[in-house]
Amino acid sequence: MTTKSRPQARRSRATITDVARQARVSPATVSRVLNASAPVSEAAARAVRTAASRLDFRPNLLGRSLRARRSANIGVVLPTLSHPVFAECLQGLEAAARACDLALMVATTGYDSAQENAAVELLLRHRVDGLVLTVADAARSKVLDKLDAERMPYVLAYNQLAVRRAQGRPTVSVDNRAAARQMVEHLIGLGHRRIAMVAGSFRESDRARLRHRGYGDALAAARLVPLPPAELPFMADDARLALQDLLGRREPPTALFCSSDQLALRVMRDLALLGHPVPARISVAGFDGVQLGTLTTPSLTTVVQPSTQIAACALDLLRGLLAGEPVQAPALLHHRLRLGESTSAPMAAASVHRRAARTAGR
Amino acid sequence: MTTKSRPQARRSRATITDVARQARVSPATVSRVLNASAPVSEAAARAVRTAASRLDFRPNLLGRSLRARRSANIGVVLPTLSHPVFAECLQGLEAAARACDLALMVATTGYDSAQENAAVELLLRHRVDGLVLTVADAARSKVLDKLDAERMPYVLAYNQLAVRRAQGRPTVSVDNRAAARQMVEHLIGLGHRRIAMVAGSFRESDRARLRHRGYGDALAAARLVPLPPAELPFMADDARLALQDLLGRREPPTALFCSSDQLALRVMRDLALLGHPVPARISVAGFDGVQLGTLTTPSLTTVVQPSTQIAACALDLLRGLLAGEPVQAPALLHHRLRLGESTSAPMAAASVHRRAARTAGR
DNA sequence: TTGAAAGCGCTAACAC
DNA sequence: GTGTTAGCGCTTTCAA
Repeated sequence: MTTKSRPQARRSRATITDVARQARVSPATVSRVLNASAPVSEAAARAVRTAASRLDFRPNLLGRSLRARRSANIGVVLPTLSHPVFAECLQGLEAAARACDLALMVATTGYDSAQENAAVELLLRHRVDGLVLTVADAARSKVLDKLDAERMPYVLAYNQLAVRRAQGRPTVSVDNRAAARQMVEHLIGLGHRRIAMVAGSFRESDRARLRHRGYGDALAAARLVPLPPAELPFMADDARLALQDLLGRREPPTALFCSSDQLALRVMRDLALLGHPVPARISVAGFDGVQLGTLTTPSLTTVVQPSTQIAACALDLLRGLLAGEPVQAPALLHHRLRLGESTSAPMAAASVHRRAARTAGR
Repeated sequence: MTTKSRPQARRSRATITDVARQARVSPATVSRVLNASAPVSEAAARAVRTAASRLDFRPNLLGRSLRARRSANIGVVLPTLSHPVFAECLQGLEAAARACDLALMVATTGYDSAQENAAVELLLRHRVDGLVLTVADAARSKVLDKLDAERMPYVLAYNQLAVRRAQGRPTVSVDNRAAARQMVEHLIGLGHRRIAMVAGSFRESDRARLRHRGYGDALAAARLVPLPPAELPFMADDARLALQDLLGRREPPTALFCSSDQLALRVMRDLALLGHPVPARISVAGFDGVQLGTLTTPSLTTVVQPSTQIAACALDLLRGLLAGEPVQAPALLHHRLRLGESTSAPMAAASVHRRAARTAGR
């Protein structure tokens, strides 16, 4: 049937030229059909499509990208995937990206700015069209300065910049400060007066700092005194030392507000190990709203960030930038509190103390 | 200083030709220096390097990939990132990949074979050099057949194939059957006689089936009768119906072996909601060893899979394949049991029943 | 509506 | 050691 089909020696993949030959049109026409980039006669289009499917044609996106100067490939830079909130975000990005035929190239940085740089550099070499990233500290990020200088489109997820500093940097986040304030106000509403904050290194995360501000706002509004925060290094698995320090004080806190759910869950575990029941002896609240907070006992009281929505919105904004739309104002998405069993009124503490004392004499 | 530097109109990125011109050598020599692909005189090398750094040269990997027919880009296909075991795996892959300057393109499939196909197709269009993937069911995966047919290198992670069916498919996993057996033997050793398995849809996961076999092995060896398993759909958030069914039987199980940690954690939560204390009334064991299992109260008894090592090993094998090495035999990595507080002897149930009865009369 | 031709940035074969 | 040449697969003028 086929006229003089070549020996098909090593069965290499068909190219656009092969399809063109088979369809008896020019490569240009094939390209036009496949990309719908220009009107083509119905006859030619049909011929191209049958030829393409007969040959199992798979466009080589490297060729296209090189020529067209766009790769249909988005870079994603996140601190870590061990933290479920970022894993959820990536999951959301992937779904949104694949819905519009974009590929995702991912890199993680461990909250380290040198690695942020290396990660971005790798992605840029691969000529991603744009980036979605969460950096440790957006306000003083060298990486963002570089991207700005090169006019490389990007959107920040989770990072939130002060309006003055936003400077045309598109961000998608919740209002960290307001959300933190609301959570701490909830604790105050429960009757807590001595509330301490537990955070990863503040240097590591601008979000932790904003949340600390919100914590301060809530206390100030209630004329309460902030306690010195406990800082836990990012990778430390054991929070017990920091907690013992916190709880050994003369007037120990009755509630802990943690800057992330992961931290909060670790704190809850280590409090249990130290013999401090949650929430009876001490209340614990988190921030993120990861699904796993609903699986623990007690379940975690937390601020829910809409991660999937943050991801979808970030990708949307980025696509806008790629299409040449102007930079949008920072997007603030709605958070909500999820009240779990890890928080209660502090009065419970007293009664538990009594109960514990009674039981101790068994 | 510079001689006749061009007007730098739109400040487009420097290419290898620019570097060559500036260094007064040929593009080929620049390439040789940058890739160390052939010996070059010290003088020329120096000239190239200074020119490259002066021009802020960033190699365009699209050009290289197109020409060299390798993209330094690995595709990763996973069922979901909401399940921490896969997020951890991806984290491990990313670290290993970046250590050797490989980029990672990720896609998730939601355990759906149509999506597996779409994901792989996208990655192949981008001309990834190879793939690391976890498929729902390796033995009857169309995607793997396709990859085989096209001689596209890949390594399976977590999937485990029967030796007969392995057919030169490289896999990295634990011995799921033996591990499950060991866990169930542990439960039996604690004194449990009625042990049920809880799994995601068996159709969805070959691993779940292997683990069920191991469960059967342990029971058979102890001359115990397997109970009908409970199957929970992948996305269902509420296990209560299935659990009520399980526990409403005449002789309800005293221990549940779950096919994944995520499932186990949900089961534990829902048991709590149903008023069945774990482990006092019923023991629960999981499979995966995700870090979050250590954060719950009670902490989760589980089989720990070495996810980071699985990732590193998978990437290693894949690099071997890319280098032309022959396919390795399936790699079985060591698992270990992590004994948490979610399992105990069944006798505890009786005493708790009594205690509960006493307390009920307060 | 279509084809011819040029070239995106890079590397590999070959000559010197 | 080094430069010249050709071309990876694709898109995009430009002319017909």
